Amino acid sequence: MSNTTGIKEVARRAGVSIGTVSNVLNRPELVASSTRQRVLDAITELGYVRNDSARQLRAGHSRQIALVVLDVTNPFFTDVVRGAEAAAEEHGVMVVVCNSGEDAGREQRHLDLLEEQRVRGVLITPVDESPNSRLELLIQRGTPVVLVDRGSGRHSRCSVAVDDLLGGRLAGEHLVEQGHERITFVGGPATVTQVRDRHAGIVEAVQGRAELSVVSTANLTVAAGRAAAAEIDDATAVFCANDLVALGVLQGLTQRGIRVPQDVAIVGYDDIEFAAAAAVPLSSVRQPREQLGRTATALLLEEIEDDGRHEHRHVVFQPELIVRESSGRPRTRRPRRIGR
Amino acid sequence: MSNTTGIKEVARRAGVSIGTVSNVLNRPELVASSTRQRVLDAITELGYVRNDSARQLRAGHSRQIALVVLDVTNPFFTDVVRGAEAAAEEHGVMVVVCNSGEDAGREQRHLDLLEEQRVRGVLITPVDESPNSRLELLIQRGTPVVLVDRGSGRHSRCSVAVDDLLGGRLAGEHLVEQGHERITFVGGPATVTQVRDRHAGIVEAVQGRAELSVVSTANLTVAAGRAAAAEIDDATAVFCANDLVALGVLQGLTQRGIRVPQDVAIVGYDDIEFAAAAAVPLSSVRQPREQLGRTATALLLEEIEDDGRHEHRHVVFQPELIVRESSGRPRTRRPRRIGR
DNA sequence: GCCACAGCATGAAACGTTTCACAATAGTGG
DNA sequence: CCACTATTGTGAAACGTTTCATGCTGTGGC
Repeated sequence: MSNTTGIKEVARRAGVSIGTVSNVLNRPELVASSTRQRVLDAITELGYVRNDSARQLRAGHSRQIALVVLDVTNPFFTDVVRGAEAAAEEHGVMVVVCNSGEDAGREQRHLDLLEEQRVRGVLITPVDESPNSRLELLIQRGTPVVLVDRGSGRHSRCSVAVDDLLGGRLAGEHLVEQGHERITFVGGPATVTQVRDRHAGIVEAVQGRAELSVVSTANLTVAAGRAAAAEIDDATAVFCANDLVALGVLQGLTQRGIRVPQDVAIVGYDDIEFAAAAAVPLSSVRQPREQLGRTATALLLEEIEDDGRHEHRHVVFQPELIVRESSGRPRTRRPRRIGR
Repeated sequence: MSNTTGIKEVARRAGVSIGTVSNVLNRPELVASSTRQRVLDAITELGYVRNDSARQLRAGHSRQIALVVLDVTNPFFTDVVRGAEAAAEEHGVMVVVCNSGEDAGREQRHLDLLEEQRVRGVLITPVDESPNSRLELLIQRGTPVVLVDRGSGRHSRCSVAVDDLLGGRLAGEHLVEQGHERITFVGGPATVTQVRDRHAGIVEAVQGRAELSVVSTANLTVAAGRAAAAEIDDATAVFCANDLVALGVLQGLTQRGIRVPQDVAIVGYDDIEFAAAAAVPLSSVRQPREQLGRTATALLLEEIEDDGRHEHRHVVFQPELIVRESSGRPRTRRPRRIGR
């Protein structure tokens, strides 16, 4: 809190005016090099640090963009964060990450604060997608917003998403091809579009070629999956709305002594890193996670650029099914003692 | 960007002075309730949003604290984030999360920005712990800093850490008790104190009662663990510096046809959620991850409070060994067909 | 010797708050 | 009716920048 040195001190020390110091900082080419050097010296000697509040106040807006994620704890989102950071960095913009934790109240508070801070723009996966008045207000008042992983028919904003219907279909077709006739879909709540779409996708793919049942979960976490595993019954394959859920199901089934994939196949969704790293590597519908973050950021920066007129765009990525052991032909194991 | 309404507009609309509006906002009890209501109405009608830059400029500092993590992608850190957020929320403070991604340059840039923003305080797990001049400067200029998961002998700051020596010892004793005689430690780089301490801990515990070898990794990721698995040789147990590495090793070994725990036992470190969720649930040395974040935040807020005089404290938590299948007695499996 | 002009530097206004000393009004007790 | 206090409201200063119109110098062309 001792930071008491402003541009004014620097100016005095260098024997120049305030305006000159500002010029050294912002348009150094306008300042004679000797003067510039004197100012620069003064700056380091005094340990001067620019005051961003004052800058922003003058500028009318900050130089950051925000990314509001549903759950920092979900590796899917942390990968999105990485993508967004990478893209932002290329433009010299900083990303501040906010975690709503699937709590509408927290989301609201974050948005309040972000608006007070006059962030340049917001990337967000909203907690609920029903007419979200807070978010709507933000947009209406002029803050660029890009929806992440939420297809939006609305034309009032850009969005980046993955075709979840197709994803579900891919999983369904794969399982049917593998000869499964009794499949269970695990996920919830159904209020989440992703869950609905992925389910719809598999329904469409299966089309009478297999029986499809549903085990509904309260959220998309490992714990929920573990709990759901107890209810899985009379199925030879499970399609989970999420890799976290899939990992939970895998664990739950294993604990029941049910072998994966010999007894039951599992297909997850997202293809988070831990899917491949599971001891029974998980088949999963891959979403281009980093790409999602990158593109969303690019769209946002574009909108910020186009200040006035801007054509909102909706980018939809195609998911890709990654088949691994959990749903592939059981591979031959050659157990052997470690060491040669 | 259309946000053109300031306190001034509100004042005009409500027919009061600027000062009164400010009072309504900050000390409503000083304003007669009728006036207050009029102002409040004007605020909602105009969609007025406070300008935080101006506020901060006046106040001299922001109202946020920052948490700079090494790797948002590591579930260990996301849990720390959650803890910090919870503690901060209780105090009405917002946490902004910054990701250094183990890149000193990015860390530096984040700190620069944070200082320009006059953050109230910083929680950080620094990339390198050598005399970090940037961080030192920050502290010296008066920003409270708490080191997270980095024991610091220094008395110039608070710190929160876990006793890694003990953690390593716990793992070592457990493995020796289980009768293992050839143990491999997997982790790196050795420049990271955590890695060194955990290794030192197991060395101490094993003390001639078993052979100890080391497979060194470039970093602490799943990929690194997977690669390391190829080099594990002639061991009956593996102790990994990290759960991510442990998961990688687990996967690598399984792919080589080596069974866990029958052929080789594995113990990880951190006890991230995915450790328990692995199909062979991972034994792991548990760190109180959320607690770490909570306590660090509490310490920071305390220091901010104590503005002038403040006694720096160093909190050290005790880790706890969680034994699961990966290193327990192989449990009996009862394979059976799903469905009854 | 004068003018025009480039190259630098200056000073003041403005950004939107908060704060604080003070003014205005009304109520109270003597 | 006065002196006081309590209760509300006011206006201006200050926070640290950026920006812009303006001022000052010295140089080269005529």
